[in-house]
Amino acid sequence: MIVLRVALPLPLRQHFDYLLPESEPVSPGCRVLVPFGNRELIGIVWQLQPADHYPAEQLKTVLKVLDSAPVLAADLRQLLSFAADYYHHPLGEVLTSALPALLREGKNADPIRTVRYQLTEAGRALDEQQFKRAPKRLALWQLLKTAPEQAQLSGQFSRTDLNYFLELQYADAVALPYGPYTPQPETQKALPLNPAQALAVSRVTQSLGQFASFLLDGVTGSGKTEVYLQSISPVVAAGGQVLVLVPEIGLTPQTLARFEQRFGVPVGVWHSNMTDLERFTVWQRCQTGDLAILIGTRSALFLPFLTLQLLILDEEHDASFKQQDGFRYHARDLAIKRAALLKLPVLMGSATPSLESLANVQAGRFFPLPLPERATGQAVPKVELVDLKQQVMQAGLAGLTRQRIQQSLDKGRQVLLFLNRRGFAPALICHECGWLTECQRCSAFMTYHKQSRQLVCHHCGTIKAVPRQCGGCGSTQLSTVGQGTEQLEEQLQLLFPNVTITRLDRDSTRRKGSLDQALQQIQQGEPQLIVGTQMLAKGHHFPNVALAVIVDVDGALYSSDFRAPEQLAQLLTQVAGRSGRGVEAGTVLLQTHYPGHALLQDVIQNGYASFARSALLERQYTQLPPYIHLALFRAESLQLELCQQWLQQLTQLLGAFPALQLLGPLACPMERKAGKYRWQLQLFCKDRKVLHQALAQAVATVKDWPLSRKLKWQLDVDPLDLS
DNA sequence: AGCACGCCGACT
DNA sequence: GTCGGCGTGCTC
Repeated sequence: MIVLRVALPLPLRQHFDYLLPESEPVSPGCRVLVPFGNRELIGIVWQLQPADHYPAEQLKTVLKVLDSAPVLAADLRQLLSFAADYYHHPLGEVLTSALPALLREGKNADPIRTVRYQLTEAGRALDEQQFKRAPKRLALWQLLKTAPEQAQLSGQFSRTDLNYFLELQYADAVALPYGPYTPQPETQKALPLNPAQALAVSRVTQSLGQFASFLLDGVTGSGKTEVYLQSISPVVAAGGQVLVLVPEIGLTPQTLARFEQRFGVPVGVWHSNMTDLERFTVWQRCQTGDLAILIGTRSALFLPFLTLQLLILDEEHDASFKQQDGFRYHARDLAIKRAALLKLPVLMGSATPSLESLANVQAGRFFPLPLPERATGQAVPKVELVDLKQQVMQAGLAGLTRQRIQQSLDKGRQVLLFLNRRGFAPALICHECGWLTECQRCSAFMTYHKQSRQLVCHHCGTIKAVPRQCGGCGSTQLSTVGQGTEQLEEQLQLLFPNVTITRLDRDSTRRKGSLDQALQQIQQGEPQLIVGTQMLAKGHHFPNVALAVIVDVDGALYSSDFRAPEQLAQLLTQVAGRSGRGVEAGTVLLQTHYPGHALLQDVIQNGYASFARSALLERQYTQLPPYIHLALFRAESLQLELCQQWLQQLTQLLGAFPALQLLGPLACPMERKAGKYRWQLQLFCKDRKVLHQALAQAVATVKDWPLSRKLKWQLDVDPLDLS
């Protein structure tokens, strides 16, 4: 009998050992079904014959070996094991987060035979004339003729068209196993590169086959995408695989189409809206080498690849690369680790690099690849401040702003209005007594949504009917406070009655396909106003936008979060990049009550790079990340005292590490969320090793405290926001 | 996490 | 008299 150490999908920081009959071969990374208490679990074989295992006579026996080959190959196991240590998260949960749901549930992982289609003799003998009035059939026929390996039933053509060929025996269904894709000659000409782009491409491609980290630092329109494409080119020409990580809302159908058209090799996507079966199929196509390029969000980092040779991370500064619950990993940092383990280059790009990455450049860990110019040679957008003090406001806009909007519309251009607050108004207030619509379960106000006639808490999801009377004094004089996108849209329509207004936020794009529809309408270029939140600032190309307005920058100017200035500077620069991509230079208007604010002045006059330099110096003086390492423990409970008591005990425990600076226990910026109190303890340390020793010991101790079961606690290593 | 065991309060 | 509340312990 062999002893196996098995990682189980449990939030427990311990391993479990099992017996395996010698007759059943198994290797690390395979799934096994094991008895656990009075239930059965699917676990991952982590180690054969561990040196110190549980008393042999108390070991149970594996019920079933589910795989003949590992579902987690050695390179991924190494990455995940590193991640579990670094983020101090239970290994079993880390491993399961890297497997598609169907494999977690025990589905057979053997490469399924996939049905593809090919033309018969008769089918090949057809000619174009035949399809004169059937362009879709023609397209399918041509696809079957030239690239049958792409002709799977995807969105590209309909089942009916395919059936036409099958029924007349012009085509056969062939069962083929997935396997490495066939490299294709590039179908589109590469664009000519400017010297900076050319240097970037050659640096990256010369590093293929070895570990190197590159920071591609270029303003919007400087041609980052072309650098990505030309760096990918030699890899897919030689049959290698490329992983492209993008932020959550940066993955558009256009991105996918661009890659597919350029290389003519199989490109897959990976994001949170896919079904379990879609994900499983992509997982297999990656593993077997069937996909050449995979474009995906955060968790695509854990996909298995046969011959991964290049890793690209676009918009590396984007916060959506950090998982915000459960296993709180940062995909950028783990991407670098994966590249190091596999000895391949990682190319990170951004117009507004994170201060972390810039510090890594300073320290010589990242190689900088600056792209100084706009590749198209067009002018850099002009950024102007609009002083709101003593202005007559309409629709939340100053006179000058309204005037500029009208001018742009008159010229037949589009105007983008950015307001990072959805709903009609962030609260309702009683005119008589000042009572506000507070959420009963959160330390937050409930947002008034006019269209749906609801009060919605954006933090816990509580929905209430809009009250007719004040909850304090019974007055019916309720009015709105502040402005959200819904209100901005309504008021703009009054100011500009004949203009189309498109609103892009979570509410207006909730229905499937409505986002694409709105984007398409914008692409057509008709003059219009585009109102939106976050999603406006990221990734989309709006060729006819000449003016962008940031309706309210003041909220971010005096935030207590030390990262707020960085995020604001990134937002300003990103929004600026959305305007004036066409023929003429665009303009960005920032509405503020503090036009003299140093941060605004610096970003506007000297650009993001200059801001970043001074922000880094400030972080150095004030001893904040990236010059010091940060971790935080958070405690959540219905009872405030439990949170405080638990964190107090933790503070005492961590007192044994004099190199740590502790801040807290203190209330989280949002002290109550969904009915629970939330408190935290922040840990700062110059020496990452010491910090991790302390974290490891704290976690090991805390897990046995009786108090720990009475509340929810979590550890966030390298937290991005302290909320 | 999930599940069993166990010991106290209000009900068919 | 039971049903079920959730505190506590355990899972190789």
